Amino acid sequence: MISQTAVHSRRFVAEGFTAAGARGYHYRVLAALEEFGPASQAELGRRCRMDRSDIVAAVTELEQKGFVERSADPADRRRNTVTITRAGTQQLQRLDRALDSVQDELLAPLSATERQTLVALLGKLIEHHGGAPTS
Amino acid sequence: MISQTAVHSRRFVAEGFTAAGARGYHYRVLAALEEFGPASQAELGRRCRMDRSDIVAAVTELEQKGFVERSADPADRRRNTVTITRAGTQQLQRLDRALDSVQDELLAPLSATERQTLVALLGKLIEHHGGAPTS
DNA sequence: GCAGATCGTTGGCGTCGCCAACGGTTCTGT
DNA sequence: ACAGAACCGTTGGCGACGCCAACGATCTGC
Repeated sequence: MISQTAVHSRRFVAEGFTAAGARGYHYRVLAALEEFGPASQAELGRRCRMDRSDIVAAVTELEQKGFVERSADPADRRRNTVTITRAGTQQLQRLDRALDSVQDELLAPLSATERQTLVALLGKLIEHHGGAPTS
Repeated sequence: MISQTAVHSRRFVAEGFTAAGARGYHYRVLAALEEFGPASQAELGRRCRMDRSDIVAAVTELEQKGFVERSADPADRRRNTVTITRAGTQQLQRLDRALDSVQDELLAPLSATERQTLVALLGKLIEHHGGAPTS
């Protein structure tokens, strides 16, 4: 059952994140900013498949930690342009490293080719169900 | 990323459950009761990998719906013996059917052999990380 | 008999995902 | 030009899930 592995995966990932003082939402926002550049909050919501209200909370927290900057968009006064800072990039790298080690731990019992197969299969599932290509 | 598929899986499963008027906790408890027979709540918690406090809530709800019965254990007055009822077994069958169709939908893009491979790989992961063999 | 473990229960915390409503802004059709 | 639709950020709320702390009652080992 996929749900079963999901549980373990979740647990491991959560561990890695909390160890780095962050949450899944933070990582997603930072990763989206790094990959696609500055964006409005609504745009971030679409990229991260997150609700607008959750984006507000995440961006606020990231802003308080200095990982992100909010600035009014002069071209459209409805929007806030969110930009990742230098510190934000560094934090993202930390989280990426944490995720890597977590992934190693999770996939420990699998050989390299098995991992490849698994990733391919899961990729197929995600793509078929309209998944966004996030890391 | 496993987390990605986890999200979709979760969503699908949740859909199927709420459509049947149940939650994941309910299913797990019913399945454990059907598979291993009546048990105390603490025992259920171990089987389902759930917290005792969550077992309390789940059993209470299942009891209100008539899917389960609480009875004092005469041999140990601390324990409540939880027993699945006829209606509970039927409900479990409904949930199983719902899960099956959900799984079909989720695994739609995969061939039969691919599904087999995926299940095998995930099984390896679960087993390695001390997973309990649930369904 | 007494200390420690176990059981059910209550209450709380945090993450994740979602929805409704608002006031402000921009875009659209006419 | 102007009304209505659509969009944006924000606030507040809800439910599912996972976990922890504490309590009183009960059972166990020594």
